[in-house]
Amino acid sequence: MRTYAVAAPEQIGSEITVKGWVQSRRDHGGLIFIDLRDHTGIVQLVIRPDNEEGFKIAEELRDEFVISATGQVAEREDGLKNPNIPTGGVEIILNKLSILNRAEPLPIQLHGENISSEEQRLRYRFLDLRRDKMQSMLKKRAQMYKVMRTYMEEQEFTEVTTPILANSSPEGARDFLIPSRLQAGKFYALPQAPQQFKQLLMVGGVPRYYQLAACFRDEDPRADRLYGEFYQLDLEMSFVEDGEEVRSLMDPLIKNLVTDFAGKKILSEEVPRIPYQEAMERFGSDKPDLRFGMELIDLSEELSASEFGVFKNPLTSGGAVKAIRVENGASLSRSQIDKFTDIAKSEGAGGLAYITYENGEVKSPIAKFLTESELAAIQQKTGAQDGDTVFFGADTRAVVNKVLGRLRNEFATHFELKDPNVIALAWIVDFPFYEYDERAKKLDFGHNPFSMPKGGLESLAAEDKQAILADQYDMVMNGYEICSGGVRNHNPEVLYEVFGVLGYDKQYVEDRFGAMINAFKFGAPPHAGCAFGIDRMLMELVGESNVREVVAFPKNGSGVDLMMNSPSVVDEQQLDELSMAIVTQ
RNA sequence: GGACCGGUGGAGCAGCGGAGUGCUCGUCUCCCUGUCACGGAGAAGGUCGCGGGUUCAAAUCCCGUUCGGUCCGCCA
Repeated sequence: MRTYAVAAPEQIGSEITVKGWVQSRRDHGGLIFIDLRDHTGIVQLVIRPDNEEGFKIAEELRDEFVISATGQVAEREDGLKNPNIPTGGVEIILNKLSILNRAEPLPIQLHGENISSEEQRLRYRFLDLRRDKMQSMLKKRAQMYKVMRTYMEEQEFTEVTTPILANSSPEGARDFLIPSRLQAGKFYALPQAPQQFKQLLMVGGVPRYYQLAACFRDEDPRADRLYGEFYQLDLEMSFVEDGEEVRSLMDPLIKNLVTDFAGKKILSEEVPRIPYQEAMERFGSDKPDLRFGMELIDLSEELSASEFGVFKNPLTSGGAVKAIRVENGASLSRSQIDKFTDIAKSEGAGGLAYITYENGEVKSPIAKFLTESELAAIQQKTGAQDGDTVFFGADTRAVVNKVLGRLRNEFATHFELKDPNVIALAWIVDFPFYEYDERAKKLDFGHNPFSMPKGGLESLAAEDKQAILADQYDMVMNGYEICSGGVRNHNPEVLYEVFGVLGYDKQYVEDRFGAMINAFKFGAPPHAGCAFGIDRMLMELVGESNVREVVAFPKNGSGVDLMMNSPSVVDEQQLDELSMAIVTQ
């Protein structure tokens, strides 16, 4: 019978068999120690020369050989115990040792400090996964699935699996296309999300649906965004007309994941609801990190009469001047401020004006352009103290918010205000239904055209289309968007009008969303839902800064699986069957 | 599609115009009966990503290219 490493101390005096990998071998000439590792831990094996056959085998062992070892569990003598490992009080004196499989010298180092590059680790992921950290990540992920499933079942949600071979959707991200063999010339698409299916489930009479759903998007990745495929906790509830019902139902699960599952401190038990507009004004972002303050302060009124061109020009053309107070900002060096200036410029600012308060003096390149009363108003409204620096943004309101929002994050990182043991949650609500697309110079959907405009059909008649709100909400965790949802538009009439505002006719809507519109004609209940990004949430909960660290087999930044060498070329014959040919440019 | 950073024995890093490319880990041979990142003696292993240029001289500077990473665009 096989025994696990972790169980060895309980087996003192008896003969046991352990199987696993050689973590290290220490050959003393007349005595060999082997650290054997299995999924439960490490245990020390001892083999002496009087066991001639076993000793010979032990001399052959190398790192990561797979072995089976049988012997007596013995308590170590005082002074020989190793307090650094759980089984350090015992060792197994071997009677029998056999090699189950050999291992070549490793292409990556599994233990110790020299962790290989991510490229090597992905190429040899099957080795990388043997590391403790990766093992516990896999377990953690499985645990998280269990917590989520348990909660959803308790709340009487039914898990339904929706198709992976789905349809291309014209809105949103780039699709992965699958050529059809039986329907030559036509394509399936992998679902970007089960959005339409879950809404059809509502029409199908499922009161509450959920799924740990695979989603596919062919968009360029980031550190917090996987290439190709990712998982969502996807859910939808029928007979819900107010998004608050969804939000308050999901709060306990997410809070539980933060505290019980991840063992972190939650910033506030009450998860704040922040309207989009307010989030943009206070934090310069629709996904604010609430672990720190440094809110944006509007000085447009105080500086409305300023003759300083940098402030005057935006203010006279409808823009804004806002500021951010950085405590202890006086400690920033000139070159550090230059770095922040570059960041501000990269977000569209012309420069970065600032005032530093130090030793009772005002030190600033711009102070000479401001009046006494303006300076006083700035200090008064920002609450700046000695040692602080106030940074300014002056431009259109949108640019100011974007620039200062980015800087707020950068300052928090610089001054180490992002406590890794704290998780701050928030719901951002009331997204604008339509937004003006500066580049296309036209009105477009802000988020999702299938959510319900707040106020229904009448609201769409509003003069100012940009003031129309969507019943749509995102959950934010420490500055990451981890959930997006909304009350859906289940009314064909309203749906036509939502597109009509942008100049699309009935035919356009029916051509693209015919299946859903058709279903909605036959008694669709009002419904609402949302979807949580599992990978990103797990990343933040375990304190990783790269989402690939919480996935077993991720693709790299170029969409390549370095281990499996996918994507790859296919046979001519396979292409023929699909009525396809590769045309090289 | 764009910007920036990186590629040096099997792995991780140093060297950044001039002597023999150096260190740690690993590998191989030998020694060692209480180690636990064992120790000791020795050895092998490098087109310095690739191509071109500048120079008396290039791992080092320049240009191009490729691969990897971060960010912007993109991600309803």
